[in-house]
Parts: sequence; structure tokens; C-alpha cells
Amino acid sequence: MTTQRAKSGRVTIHDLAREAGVSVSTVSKALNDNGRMAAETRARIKRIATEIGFRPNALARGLLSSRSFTIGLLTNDTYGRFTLPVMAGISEALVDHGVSVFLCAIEDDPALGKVHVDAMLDKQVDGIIATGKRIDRSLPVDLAGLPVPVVYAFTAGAPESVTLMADDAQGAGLATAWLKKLGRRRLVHITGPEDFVSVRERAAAFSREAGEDASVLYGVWSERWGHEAIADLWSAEEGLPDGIFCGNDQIARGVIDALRERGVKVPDDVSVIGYDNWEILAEQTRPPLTTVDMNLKELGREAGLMVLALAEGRPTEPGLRKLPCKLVVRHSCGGAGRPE
Amino acid sequence: MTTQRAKSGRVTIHDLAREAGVSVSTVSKALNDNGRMAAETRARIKRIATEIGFRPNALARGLLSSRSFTIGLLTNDTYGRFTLPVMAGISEALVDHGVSVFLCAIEDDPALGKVHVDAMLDKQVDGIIATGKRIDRSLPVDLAGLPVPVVYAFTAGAPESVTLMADDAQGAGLATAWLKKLGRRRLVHITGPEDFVSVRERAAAFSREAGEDASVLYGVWSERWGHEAIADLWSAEEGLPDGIFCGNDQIARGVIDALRERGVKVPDDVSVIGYDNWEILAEQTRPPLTTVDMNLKELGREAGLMVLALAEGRPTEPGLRKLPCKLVVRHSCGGAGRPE
DNA sequence: AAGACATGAGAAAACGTTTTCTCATGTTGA
DNA sequence: TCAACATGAGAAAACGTTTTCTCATGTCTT
Repeated sequence: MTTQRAKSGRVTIHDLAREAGVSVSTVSKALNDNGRMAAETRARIKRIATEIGFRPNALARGLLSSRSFTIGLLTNDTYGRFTLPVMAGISEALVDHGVSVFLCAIEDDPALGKVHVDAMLDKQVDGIIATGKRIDRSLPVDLAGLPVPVVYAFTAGAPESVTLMADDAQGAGLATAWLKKLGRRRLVHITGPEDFVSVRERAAAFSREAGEDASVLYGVWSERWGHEAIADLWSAEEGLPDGIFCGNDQIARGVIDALRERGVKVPDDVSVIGYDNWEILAEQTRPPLTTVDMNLKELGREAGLMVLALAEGRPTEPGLRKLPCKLVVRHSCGGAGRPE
Repeated sequence: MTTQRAKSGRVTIHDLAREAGVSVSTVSKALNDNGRMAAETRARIKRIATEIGFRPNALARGLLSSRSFTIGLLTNDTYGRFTLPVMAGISEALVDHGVSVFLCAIEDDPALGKVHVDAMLDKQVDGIIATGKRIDRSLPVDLAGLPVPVVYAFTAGAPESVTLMADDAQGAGLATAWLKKLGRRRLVHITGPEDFVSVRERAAAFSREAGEDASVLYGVWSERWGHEAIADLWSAEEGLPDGIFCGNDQIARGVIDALRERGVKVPDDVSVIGYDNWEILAEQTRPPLTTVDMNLKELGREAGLMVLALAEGRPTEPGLRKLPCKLVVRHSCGGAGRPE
């Protein structure tokens, strides 16, 4: 306890060895439950280790084991509302394994992307997770052929890689089925730009469930577009919908506001359902928004465990995995109880 | 070029030395512009290094230099809209210095906080930045007495530490002065809970600028409260305000919606100004919101450079630093041109 | 009683760098 | 012509671990 520390200021294995009166090899084996030694010695070393607060230097350890217990998260979405839950899931899953996460926002900039990837490789990350905001675009940096495994989440992946995404068809089906179950018959889908593959997937699932004559209105991802769509629909006077499935929560917010301004009651006259479950928005609409949740945190968790498995060389089948969405029921659709 | 690589799969300094026909010491000195050697040799080694793609292993380097070129970002705010811009600023400032950032979300959980801090220290981070969502609360983990420097941003710091925050009084003054400059005379401040020190600071600055009789309404940080406040004010029929300064953009959104529903024109009858410049919200209000921007990205940049300075042992004066806010003029106040 | 074997623990090498020291050779000055 | 010195480059130690050998001692077998 009174012996002096190494000059670095941190307690090293040598300090501990000196304190315990054994060699560093013995200390290492004691702490890692390796090798042969008297149980009493092992226990004593462990006790002294906690007493003097020894914690092994991860740099030194990583140098030898070629495992740094570090992964990189590359993101496009200036940590918007998609990447954030994904990150939370990753971190939550990996902290239990002693893995820390480098966050790198690359902003659609190839040069910045390369800088970050190089920096991470220099730091010997065990793997990389790439995330974006849409599944049909890839990050502006080539991650194929890297010396570490890469997992893609919510962004387009390389051919033989592991890619995770939310199941758009299933999510849209969930929403449409819910509207029908509540007795809504004249359904409309107000959504984002048609060039998003997710938009097309959801629209197809909507049409399948709602009937081919149910119309789909493509636009942009904004509140304003929700307003405009309602203005267009209600200018027709006839064939007005009684159930509206929106492509995201912002559109839904615009739709609900526009309906209120027209004196149309939500959910009495029309049920409205959103997508994303962006809570800060969904909870503040009047009435609070029933919406589809993509389980992004769970997606992040899966991505974290996946990249860890790859880093440890455990067998993992490549390909695209679609994770199910869930319905979050609030008050914008009427009805009660939980979704099936 | 034809010589085989080390078994690790990565190019080491030994591979490079063999390729160049020199010793590893010479290579190291060549690449770091250290020591003495023929200019021609240095150039040749550098050329071969890029040819075979040599990049020094940061773990090995860090082991020796006790600089890992890594910092940790500890956050409370499950990466909400405060921490995010701060993070972006940190990352942007540090990537140029080759520093990568570990992101750790600790969710008000002391145990999780300790786990993350320990993991970061094990990985020999050069410093830690702690961020939160309010300046009068500290993170649930003790960062005093750590073997690395700590900088606090938007959260309460330890006594002799460096702490960065936005200048609440200046920001509120900016907003109030803007309303007055536009000719508004009957001002109201609708804001959040009075137990926030930022709320009190801003309210004090508002009163100073607007006159002591200008009223301040304390509430919560939600759209709903904005609605309620307008309902209360307009139930009085007399002494109606013509300028409303809101404590955040969500309240402002609620205020604007409530005014529209009452047939009060914004900005013709009443000017409304928000706080935070949460773009996705501020741009979608009708009309788009004029609001105070706390320059959080800049704050993050400063925090990054600060922790780097401390890590390198450069002298840095401790204490609380307040960074100025700026006014972002959109259409909710009327008037034109830029703030003074 | 003597070889075979189990046990406990230390010595040394290894990981990939950087840095200090040493040394051979060439060059200058008187 | 010889000492003093500058130059270019390599050898070796160091950083803090883990892991593989090695070895002394003690305990069985027969």
C-alpha cells in the first residue's frame, strides 16, 4: 500500500506484482483465471488488485490480442432521429461486453468519411457499423475490403455483408390493418417521395391491404405537405377518406392540424396514423398520434451484437434482415386496447 | 511490393523497413521527421510507406506516448437536441487533430456512468467532455479527481474545472431588444419551469429590458403550455400583448398555433420569438419562427479544443465561460433585415 | 527408493511503435 | 597528418500486457 507508483500516475501490473510480492506473470494469470496457481494466491492478488485500484491498460492488452474492444459507428444522418435510437441500442448492447463506440458523423462528405475510417482503423477498431437515413442509398465511402467486419443498419450495404433494416411492408400492413379493424373503409396513404424504396414498399403493402382503389399521394416529408394533401383531398367534396395513413409523423402532424382547421374531428370523423413514433412530436399532436414504431433501438442492439459476433469470428450468415415494426396506439385513430 | 506481410494482415513498420531495406528506427524517424538522415532516404521511405499503405498502429503508439488521441463524451441527454449539436461541434473540431470520440450515454444512471467512465479510462482517453441538458444539474457520476482532464458543457461542473454554457442573459436580451426594435411595447415572456436557473436568468434579462411590469409566465417546456398560456392571456380581454418571447421553440409553436386558432395574426398583430432554433420545428411553424440560437455547435467546438489543450498540458484558465447566442430571423416577428 | 508426474510460480518473448544511445564513416580545421 | 566533429543509420530499451516455456519442489506409483 505504501510502495510508490509508476511515474505515469496510473497503477500498472508491475505495481500490483510488487505489492503482492509475486511476478507480473503470476498477477496476469491470477486476474484472468488462467494458468495454475494456489487458490489462495489467486484470491490474494485479486484482493490487492481491487484495493489499489488496478485496471489493465486496454492499449497494451489490445496490442497483444489484436482486439481493442472498440467499434466505430459511421453515420450520415447528422445524428438525426433515425441514427439516434440506433446508436442508443448499439451502445446498450455493447457496454456489457466492455466495448466502447466511436461516433463519426460524416455528413455525406467522402473526404471526411475517409478521414474517419482511417482514424478508426489506426485505432484498431474491432468492427464498424454504418448507418444512414434510407436503405436505398449507401454512405459516400467504400467500406468493402476493410480489414475489419462491417455491419450496415438502415443504409445500403455491400453485396456479401450483413444489413439490417425495418420491415416496411410489415409496418405499413400493421397500420392499414389497424385502420380497417377500427371500421375505416375509405383509406388514403399520404407519404414521402416515390423515389424512396421504403415509400414504394409501404405503398405497395398499403394497397395490398386496403384494396387497389385506395389512393396513395406522394409528396415530401414535411408538415406542409400534410396540409396541402388535405387541402387537395377536401377540395373534391366527395369520396372523402375516413382513414389516413401517413408516411411519417411530420406529415401526420400537418394532416391533423389541417383537419382541425377544417372542423373535421380526429378521431371521430377521420382516423390518422403516423410512422416513426418520433415521441416528442407524436405526443404533442392533438390528439396524440397513433403511429408505427420501427424499433430502431432494437435494430441497433442487433447490429451491435452482430458486429461483435463477426469480430470474434463466430459464424454469421450474411444478407438483408428485416426487423418487425410495432404499432404504438395513442388517440388519433380512436378505438382502444392494444394492437393484435 | 512482393514481400509478404506480417501475419496480422496489417502492414507494420517492420514490413515497411524490410521493403525499404532499412531498420525500423530509421523508418520511424523518417515518417515523424525526427532524427538525422539523408533527405533522399527520408523521401524514399515516405514514398514506399504510402505505396504499401502503411499506417502506424495507434495502440502501440499510445502505449509509449501516453496519448491515445481519443476522448470520451459523456452525456445525460439521451442524445437529445442539446447534446447533438454539441457533439457535432466537438467531432468537427477534433477530427483535424486525429482525435476520435467515444460516445457514452448514461441516462441519469450512476452505475452505467461508472461503467462507461471506467471503460474510457481503461482505454486511456486523453480527456472527457461531460454534457447535459441544463447547467444547474450535474451528471450522476463523480468526475473530480480523474487522472484525465474534464471539460463540462451545458452541465454543472466541478469547482476548479472548465465549464462552458450559453449566455442566457445575452440571448434573452437579444430577443427582447428585437421585439422592442420592431415597435412592440406590451411584451410577455412565456417560459419553462422556474426552478431552471436558465429560466430565471432569461426572465431577469427580459424584465430588465422590457420593464419590470412586463409579465413572465412560468410553465413547462411543451406546446401544450404555449396553448394554455395564450388561453389564459386572451381570457382577460384587456392588456393583450403584442410581443411574445417564448422559452423554447416548442412553447412558441403552441403559442403560434393557439393565436391562429383565435384569429390573431402572426406577425401582423403579435410578434412571437422562440428559443433554441430547433430547425426541424422552427422552419415548419406557420409562419417560420424567429428564434434565439445558442450556438451549441460552436460551444462543442470550444469544448473539444479546450479538452485537447488540457490534455496537452497547455495552460488553460478554469471557470465558467458563457458563449454568446445569436438571433435567427424568420417570419414570426415581422420586420426585415438582420439583427443588429 | 527411484523414476514419473502434478503443482506452483517465475523468466522471457511477443505485440508495434518511439526514442535514446552507439558507432562507423566522411569531412573539416590546423 | 591527425584530432575534432558532423552525418547517417542501426541496436536496444521502453511502454503494459499476455502467453509460452522452464524449472524447482513435492507427491505418487511400483
